Amino acid sequence: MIDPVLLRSDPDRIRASQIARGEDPDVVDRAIAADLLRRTALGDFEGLRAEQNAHSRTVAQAPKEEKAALVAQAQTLAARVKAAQQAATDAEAAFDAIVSDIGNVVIDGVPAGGEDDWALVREVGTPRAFDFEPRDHVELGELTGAIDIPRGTKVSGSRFYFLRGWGARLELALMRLGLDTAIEAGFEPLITPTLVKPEIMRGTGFLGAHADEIYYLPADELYLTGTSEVALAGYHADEILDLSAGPIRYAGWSACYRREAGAAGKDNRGILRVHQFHKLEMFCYTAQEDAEAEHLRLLGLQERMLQACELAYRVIDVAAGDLGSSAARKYDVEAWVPTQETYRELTSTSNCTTFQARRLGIRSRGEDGRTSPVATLNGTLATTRWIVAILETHQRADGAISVPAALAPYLGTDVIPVR
RNA sequence: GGAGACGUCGCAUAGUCCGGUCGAGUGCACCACCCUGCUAAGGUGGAGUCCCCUCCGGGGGACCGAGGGUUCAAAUCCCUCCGUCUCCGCCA
Repeated sequence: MIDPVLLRSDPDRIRASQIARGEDPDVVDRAIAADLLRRTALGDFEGLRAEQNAHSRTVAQAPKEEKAALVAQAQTLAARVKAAQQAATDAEAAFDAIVSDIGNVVIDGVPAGGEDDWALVREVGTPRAFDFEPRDHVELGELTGAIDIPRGTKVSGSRFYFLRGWGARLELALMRLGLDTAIEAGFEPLITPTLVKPEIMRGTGFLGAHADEIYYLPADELYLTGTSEVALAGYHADEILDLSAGPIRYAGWSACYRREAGAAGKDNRGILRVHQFHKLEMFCYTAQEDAEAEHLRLLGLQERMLQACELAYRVIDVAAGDLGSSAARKYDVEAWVPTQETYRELTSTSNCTTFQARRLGIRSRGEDGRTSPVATLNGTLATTRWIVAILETHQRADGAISVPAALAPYLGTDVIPVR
């Protein structure tokens, strides 16, 4: 949720943000009108309620013989209060509905436009040149016995897979490398629930336009999370945090579930786009003024991981229209995937400023003793998808895989052999 | 799965049977000041969260697990849900 005060103090900023996102700027005017209506209705109700409370005290103290008359008066007043309360509740709901349509206010400098309008921040490393025809990760996964897609499909359907042998160990090695990187950087490990309640899912902003991406278990009214970000954001819901010692940082480790409903026919081959995978996710709660510095810090940790895996990559500043409703800025780190001859997203880091925290009721106390919403940030440190780039980048002519030096101790081998 | 008890202001509790004087008492912890040469003890006062209005002095509203209902009036009565605990049963 955006800051409702901003509607009155600086509506132009919200309009500009909406335009950058390619969304309707007029929603701002509708929100302002609804806000006015809401406050008027609230004022009416509260005035009447004050009257009723005062009258109620009179009734309570009145001698018996006067009570009947006073109660009769109170009855008509009660009816008016009830009507006014209903009007206020309705106006509040109308306001909420409109405001919840407004995406987070984009940070200055974020490129305007849609999916293809990202800005390049930097390219690091050189895509590997091959003196043989490189195999794709599906083929390499078969040769090494690391990935078993046919059986994944047999057991669970399309976009499912088994990681097996060195494949399973590679995923764990990646996660362990990521975890140690995170711990060293001051993150506390957290293994999170992957089923969450509707209010938590809604609070993180995932039940908006892309709600059809999420698995839902109606029998239990629970959602399967597509990222541990959901549980990590919900972890401190309705709490007042002490950030006096600096940001609170977690590294969440969980399975992630995605329906990929909008991706029919896209990335069908291999494990690039799957319904279930594992992810190590960084999540930070910071004071509002520290958020942008923290964001760059998360990006730096992600790049360190890519470098440790000896992958060529680029960093992009994702355009406003491709941010999702909660993010005010998002950087993707994309690794070169040789057989696709392009960069593919391996990590993503978002600064959600106070947008999530407002919905989830997460605040901190400032030096003046007042509470204000915190900023939340998240960023990937490792996922199953990295296996794609690692296998393809470090393959040998025979199909074996040279293991990057940083990963080898975790994996327990320098080479993943052909089976 | 069955039976029962409970959920109150940071923590612990009173209030609920018999609705109004209860947004709510007490203890501990907390903050400020006073006092005691230090410490301990004592005294006085303060303190929650959210929202609305403001001539920025303040005024008003909401919140007793959540949501409904009854009533002029609900922490208190009724219903639903959630959670915790105890006992029994069943299963990993």
